[in-house]
Amino acid sequence: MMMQEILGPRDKQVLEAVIIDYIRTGDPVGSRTVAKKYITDVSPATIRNVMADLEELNLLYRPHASAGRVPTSLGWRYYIDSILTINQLAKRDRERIKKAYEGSPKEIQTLLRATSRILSELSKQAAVVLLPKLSQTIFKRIQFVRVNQNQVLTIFIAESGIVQSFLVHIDEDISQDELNKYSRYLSESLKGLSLLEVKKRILKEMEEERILFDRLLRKAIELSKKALQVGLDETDIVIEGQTNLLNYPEFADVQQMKKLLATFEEKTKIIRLLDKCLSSEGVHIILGSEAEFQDVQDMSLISSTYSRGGDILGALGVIGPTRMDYSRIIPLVDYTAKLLSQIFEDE
Amino acid sequence: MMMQEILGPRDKQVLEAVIIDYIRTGDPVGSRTVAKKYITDVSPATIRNVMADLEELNLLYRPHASAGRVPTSLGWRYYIDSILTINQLAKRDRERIKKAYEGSPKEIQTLLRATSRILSELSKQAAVVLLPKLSQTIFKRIQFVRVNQNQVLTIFIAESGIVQSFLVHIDEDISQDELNKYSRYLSESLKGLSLLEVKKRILKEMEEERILFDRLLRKAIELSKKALQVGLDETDIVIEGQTNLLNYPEFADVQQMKKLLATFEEKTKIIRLLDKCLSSEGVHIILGSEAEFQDVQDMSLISSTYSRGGDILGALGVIGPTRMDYSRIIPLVDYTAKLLSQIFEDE
DNA sequence: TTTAGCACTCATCTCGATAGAGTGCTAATA
DNA sequence: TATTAGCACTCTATCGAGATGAGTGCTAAA
Repeated sequence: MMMQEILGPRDKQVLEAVIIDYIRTGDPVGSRTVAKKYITDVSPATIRNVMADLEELNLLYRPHASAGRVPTSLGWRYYIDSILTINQLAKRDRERIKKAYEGSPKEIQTLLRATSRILSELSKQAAVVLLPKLSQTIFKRIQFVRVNQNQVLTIFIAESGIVQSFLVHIDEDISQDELNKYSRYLSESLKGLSLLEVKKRILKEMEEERILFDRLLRKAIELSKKALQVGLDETDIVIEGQTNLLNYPEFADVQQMKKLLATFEEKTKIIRLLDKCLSSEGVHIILGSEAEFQDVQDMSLISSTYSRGGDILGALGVIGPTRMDYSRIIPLVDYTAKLLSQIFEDE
Repeated sequence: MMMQEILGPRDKQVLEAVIIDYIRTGDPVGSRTVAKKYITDVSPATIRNVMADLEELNLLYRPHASAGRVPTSLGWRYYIDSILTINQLAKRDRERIKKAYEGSPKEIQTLLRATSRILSELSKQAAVVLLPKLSQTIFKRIQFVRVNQNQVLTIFIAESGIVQSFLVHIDEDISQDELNKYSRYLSESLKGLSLLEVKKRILKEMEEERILFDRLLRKAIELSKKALQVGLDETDIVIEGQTNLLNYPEFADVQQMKKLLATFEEKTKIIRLLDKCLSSEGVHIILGSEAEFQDVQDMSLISSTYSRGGDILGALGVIGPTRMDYSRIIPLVDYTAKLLSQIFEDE
């Protein structure tokens, strides 16, 4: 972006002042306010001139003629990329996050739920955590447990310790002993592959060598094929603290509120959004006004990834109004993601 | 209640008319409306007299002097108990419910989720489904699956086909073969007991015969004790369609809306409410104004139980504004509960 | 017992006036 | 040349007065 060269230090100061005040109040901010609270050594008139420039650059705009200025999405983007300095997360917050993890057991589901809870609590906004994609996890072991004559519980255990289970229907009764044999065979022959590869392998084997198979193999493979059908596609997501958002005056309007909640109810959109974040490490910021989820205007997503041994497992983040305190939320998301990764590493 | 004797047929007619119109519109209903739309053979003045009587009996009240009448909680109760005639659920609805179950597999979690979905969809309100209490389920089999050196997945399988699993942490590494032995031993010796009894038994055995135990038994019992600690207390509940309620004008006020959502977020209250319903079969109706969950005024709960072989497994219901169409919702809840029970029976 | 008529109450809607916040422009100033 | 003071202007939000209308209770007549 060229913009850096164009804006002088005063322009930056004013833009920052407008944004900071707007974050605090949510109201358009006028020249008087800026001159009084942020840049006391010049008069409102001077500020006005600067503001007029910023408006021309499409960094600020006015809702109506006699209102103050509000940042545009370009304004937000510029602020985030070129003005905002990110401090370390406050020690108090760091310790609260650590504490949140201490009590809970190291099961993935519980861990991620704890994450979303602490994120939404500290950010006072909605937290989202994307669970590791099943299809990408590395297969370690499979276990079949007979429930009754036509139901078998299938458990996948991943290298990373992630456990996922599904109930599978079968037509023919199979004893637990036999199931154990299947488990052992499959676990050994498929170890180390990703679930996606596992699925491919199974399909291939079934096609090609159909005749050669003994009964045991055929059964085992059929069973795990069924299990994979059930569980592989769905990406899971945990969302918490939506109601935090209702405290923001921008959603005070009932219509807005309904839209907002409807968006959260339809999780696929948010999943798609977070999916993008999965492609690279580090903190991503997506402004609602810029892209994707425009149904709910003036929402933004701050997200990062958590990983284990260099492999990205999933993503986590905070969704809130575009006017949120980035200087607090960015370190929060960043720190949480890193801590969570570390916990996985330690296992 | 004495009330039946006191009210004449015209009183009943008027009360019913007021309630029906109020259900439709949500606005206080005046004498003119009743005379025009429901009881056309008398004049508004007559209706007014009757209404005045009903107001004296505390069955109706006026929000303010020049508004129409609105039913009181006593009025609702009287209407539900003594006036309302419950028809069979419309054939169309019955078929839609049946269809909703057809596709899905017969796993309990999925089944109950499908239930809440179809309930909230047809009622256009919030649906709640209380999952069977773990402590009351009859133990059938236990299975341990080694995840890694300090995690074991424990799976309880109940007589009813309900499957529940938890991750348990252990200090000492145990091989899968050994775990299988434990599973077999415990499954055989504890079969047929309720989980609560299982827990008691385990505690007792550990206390009394500590010295006699061989290593295998001790381990097994320790493990299942740990598993029971994790999973036994939490009662699970599925709530769906809260946002349906936001369409009702009574919650158009932002304050009300927040309260409503906060109530749903804190699930324990709703669990306690449904717990009551578990004590006896059949449809229960709890008016918010009468009791318990007064935080959100003018909400009501219509619930029933689902069971298998005479044992009540759990409860399901619909939460909506008190002003809801009971003549539709009651058969809906009733039918769904019976159908769900039947599905469990068939297994 | 029912009804018509009437006076009365009260919430809600409309409309205009007013206040206030904020701007842009111009001319004066450093 | 950059800054500032002053001023006219625009637009929104708010408040109160008055009109509207729905609904009632009461009284007297049918």
